Amino acid sequence: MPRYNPATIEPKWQAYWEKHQTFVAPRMPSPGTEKLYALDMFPYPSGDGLHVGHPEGYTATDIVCRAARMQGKSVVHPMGFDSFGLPAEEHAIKTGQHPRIQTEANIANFRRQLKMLGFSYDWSRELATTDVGYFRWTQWIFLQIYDTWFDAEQQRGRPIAELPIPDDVRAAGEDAILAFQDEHRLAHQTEAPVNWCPALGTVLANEEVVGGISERGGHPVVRMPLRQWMLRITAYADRLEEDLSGVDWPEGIKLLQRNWIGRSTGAEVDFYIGAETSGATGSASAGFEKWKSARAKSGFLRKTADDVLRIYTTRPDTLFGATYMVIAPEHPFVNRLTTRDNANAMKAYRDQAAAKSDLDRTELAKEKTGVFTGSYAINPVNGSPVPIWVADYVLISYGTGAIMAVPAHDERDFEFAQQFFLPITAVVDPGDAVSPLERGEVLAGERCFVGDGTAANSGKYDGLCTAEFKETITSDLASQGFGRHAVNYKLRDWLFSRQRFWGEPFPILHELDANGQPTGRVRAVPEEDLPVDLPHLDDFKPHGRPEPPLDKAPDDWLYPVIDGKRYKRETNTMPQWAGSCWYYLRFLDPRNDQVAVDPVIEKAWMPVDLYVGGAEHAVLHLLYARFWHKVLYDRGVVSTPEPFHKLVNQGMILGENNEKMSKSRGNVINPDAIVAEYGADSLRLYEMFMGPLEAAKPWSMQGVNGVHGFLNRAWRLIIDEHAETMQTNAAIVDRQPTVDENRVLHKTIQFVTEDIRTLSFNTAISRMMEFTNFFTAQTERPRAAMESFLLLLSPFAPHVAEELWQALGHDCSLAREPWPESDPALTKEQSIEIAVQINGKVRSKIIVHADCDAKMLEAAARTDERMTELLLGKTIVKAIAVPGRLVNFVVKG
RNA sequence: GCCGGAGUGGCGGAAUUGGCAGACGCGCUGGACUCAAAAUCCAGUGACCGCAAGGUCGUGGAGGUUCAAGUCCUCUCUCCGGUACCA
Repeated sequence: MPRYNPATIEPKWQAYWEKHQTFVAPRMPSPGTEKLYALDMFPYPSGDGLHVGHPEGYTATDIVCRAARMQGKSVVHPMGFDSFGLPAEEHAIKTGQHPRIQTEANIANFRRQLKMLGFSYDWSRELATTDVGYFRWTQWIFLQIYDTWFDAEQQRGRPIAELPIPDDVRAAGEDAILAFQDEHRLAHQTEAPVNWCPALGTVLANEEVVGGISERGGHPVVRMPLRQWMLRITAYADRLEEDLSGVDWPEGIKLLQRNWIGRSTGAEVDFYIGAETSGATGSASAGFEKWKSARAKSGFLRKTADDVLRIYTTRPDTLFGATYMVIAPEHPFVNRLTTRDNANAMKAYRDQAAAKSDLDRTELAKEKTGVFTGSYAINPVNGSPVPIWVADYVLISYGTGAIMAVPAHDERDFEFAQQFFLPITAVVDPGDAVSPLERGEVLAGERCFVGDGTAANSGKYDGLCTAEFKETITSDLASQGFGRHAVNYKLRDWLFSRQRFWGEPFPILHELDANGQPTGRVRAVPEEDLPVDLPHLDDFKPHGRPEPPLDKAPDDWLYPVIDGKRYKRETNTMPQWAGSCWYYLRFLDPRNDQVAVDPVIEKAWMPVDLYVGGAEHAVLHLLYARFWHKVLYDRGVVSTPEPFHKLVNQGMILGENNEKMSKSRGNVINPDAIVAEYGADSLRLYEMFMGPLEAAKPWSMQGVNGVHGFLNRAWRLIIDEHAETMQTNAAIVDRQPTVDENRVLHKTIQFVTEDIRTLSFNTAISRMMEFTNFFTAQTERPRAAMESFLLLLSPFAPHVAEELWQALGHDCSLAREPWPESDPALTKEQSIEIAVQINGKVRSKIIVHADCDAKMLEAAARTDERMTELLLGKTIVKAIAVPGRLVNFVVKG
């Protein structure tokens, strides 16, 4: 009995496609064709296998690709694996087995599942970030970044060899030059805190630390500085922000990225604190006068000096309202500014702050805390002394790590001032922006006002509006050498090293002296020596020191000798983000062992035309990848300033009860089980039918059953289920479609084509259901109409479409059949039904010719039997006739 | 708190961007087929009033603009996602 049986036809067609290499993409787009690069965010191959969320985006791009091939486009549609990651390393620590073994087993499982779903990937391009042949080029790109400095004037990255060396540096000798260059590289080293857990003998990621103790085992964790690699993504902040305007991304995601970059403009201002030895205010006023005249000559200093506290503010117009200052607990001036009586309290406070993670510092700190240093700074605009406090609501990592506090016009400062009874001086008059009562409170320092207004208590500036004041005072400060216009970003430089084994090794060598100590000189591994593979380890257990696990690599790996010099390899590894920053480029030329990607191929296929993935990567992955891409663009490796032209975020698939799917809730749907019961076509179709791609939507088993029923109906439309052998339904006839049949067919073609273009797959499927409903009711179904329908169905449910296509007598795949074209002449209705309203309420319907104009429409409505009845004795005030839509009579009486 | 997104039948969701609200699917009800069930097919299915013809209400809530509002404006409530003292 030839019933619809996905379990037999799906493997059959998957084997067919593989054997005939149906979906292998050309090396270059075929001449004269449009190119389409459709990309899925490649998965991390976890041990749990594919989640139902994965096939959602994957099916969407697959539909687009399959349709595009039939429309004659050159399509590249690859898949791979983002396979570095912590779980494999943890498994390795537990079992002693190399993480590669588990990683490859997981990849094999993912590959099986992906193939089971019938995606039209070009599997010959498959790659994994853990492939040595791949990360060789990840390392190569790192070296490009390492070899680049950012020319702020030209706003672009340039080779380090082109970095101008100032004369004083040049005079200081070669080491000074090298140090100067290293300081300017986009990849540079710094000391940054890590979460060191002595009990586990390893460094933990932020997610692994909860409330100061390790998530695993519950051991204490301390934050300690360690040498790390940073990537200067902040140098590209402006370009990363500006270039968002040119890409076709959801506005929400663009906004998310803009906020993440968080550009703000304001001023840096120096507050005089006196030379280190002179201490607090006593003799300071004399020093202040001296300093003022010195600054008048020198102007604002490029780098901050020891005799001033440099602050950043977005509100230089509130300078007269600064009643205290705050520096971060980690600020280098804390000790020198703390007077003896405050020393104990200060030490306790700093220790406490150091023990807190960034998270604790914000989330738990409902109440503001801080300690007075005992010292004062002098406000450059009026010479008055301002007390300096230390408080952890000021972050060392933003701006200068120091602020002037203006409690009258900043919520946080206001809160702090109330807590510690500090004076509050209003310097912005809100005017009528608030109620008169509130205005009085603001001016009395009893209420905080952060908006714009008019300057008050600000000397000669009184009366200026906020915007004017900002501008005026910033230039005044600049001319006196007290301040300058400044820009800041929330975006931080990218901490690029991890203390892990299972990641890309850095292609960096540290020079050693005769005693085996690092000289501080660093060199890149020569390009021809790439890749730097991971070394053999006997086991993966932590060695108990904060240094990365690679520190216990064998000497022949760890200590290479080049030109007679002994080096120690960099033992940090790259974070998981690294591999996903450029995989879209490698997919275009995955086996090239001469270059990362052939520039001719790159130019032909880039940018990615459609990039689909989860919104969880809306910020970091996309920002990091864009950053790398821009560096590669500046260095001439790629030809486009942006990698991803159109971006779509698929919505989350929730459990049946509208909650997140999770193991602990026990509501996880396994794609293997769905395929076993209903087949891959039903899974694909259901995930597309659930609702709009971008929306979050709950899973429904009955819904899966529903689309499965549709595929069954489509099957019976064409196949005689009751026959002994596979044969077409007797209703299939070889004749021209009638006008009605053609109208249904061509409307279906029109809507499905348009819906695929706009990624409205749910409505496309509805249209195909309407088609089957119509033809199921027909006892004659023209073969040509059925064939067109199968072509429309094939991107969504490719296996069953192929099988039915074959049943209709075709002996090869429909994957390259021309996409059906809708003929507008055939979609036209002869006559249409028009609603006739009285005062906006439908009172009758009339049948008119389809291209009846407004006048004729109104006339037809007036003469309608029911209308004449209803309009009797009423006055028509106005008649509105909209051709093709409705007629509305506005009546009185 | 701030920033996004969304609220439409019993459920998932459609609605030429201002023009007949509820396409399509699920579920439900009735019928056909069957000894029976499943499957399948046919019909119905927003609520309320009515024997019916027909009418009234109806897109989270309250106002407004308009001949006409799910769609535009103002206020407001709820849910989801992101973010967290960025000076």
